Amino acid sequence: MTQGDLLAALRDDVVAAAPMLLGAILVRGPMRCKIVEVEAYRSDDPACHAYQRRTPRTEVMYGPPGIAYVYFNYGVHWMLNVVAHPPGDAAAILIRAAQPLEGLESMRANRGVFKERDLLSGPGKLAKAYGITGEDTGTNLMDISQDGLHLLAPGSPIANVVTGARIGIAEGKWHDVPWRFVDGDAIGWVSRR
DNA sequence: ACATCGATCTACT
DNA sequence: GTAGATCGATGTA
Repeated sequence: MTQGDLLAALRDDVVAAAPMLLGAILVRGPMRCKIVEVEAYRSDDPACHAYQRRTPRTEVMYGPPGIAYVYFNYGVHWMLNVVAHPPGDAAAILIRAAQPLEGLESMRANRGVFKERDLLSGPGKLAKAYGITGEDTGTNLMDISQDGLHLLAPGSPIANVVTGARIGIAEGKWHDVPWRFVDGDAIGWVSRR
């Protein structure tokens, strides 16, 4: 899969593109990790921040695909999302967990914890390990020519994709939508089992 | 202006 | 397994 393939998928359909992010490499400075857990959010779904309202916070979600949308939650945590769908149609993919590959010492320094399994096993943890904040909103994650935060498309799709209900969504119709995608061969690195 | 609510994490039992 | 922390964005007035 090329960068172009992944970008095209992001523009086309957020639910189809989300599992294609599994196995992608998130790069920043010396740090590299393999994405193992993601969730899709679409504008017709109440759990989506861009549901029925366009606000300053979510403005970037209405732009082109492949751009970073970072928001602050619970007064404590930053969350990294990849914008999907064409301009005017808001959608995003939350990066929830990843397996550390390189630059573990930088991640440990940023996180203040040592255990490898605890470095990136949750959306807030991942953002903290990578030093991701609201200032990273707007970064073009698919542009590998820029030196900062970016994504490398996986060589080939993940063989064993496990789907399920998204985490932290209230019970109801939209809770049951299977828009959480996990790399079934990397279960040990996800946020919850 | 002010009250409410989280796409969570950590520490502690 | 679960309570508590913590604060920006949003909704209502």
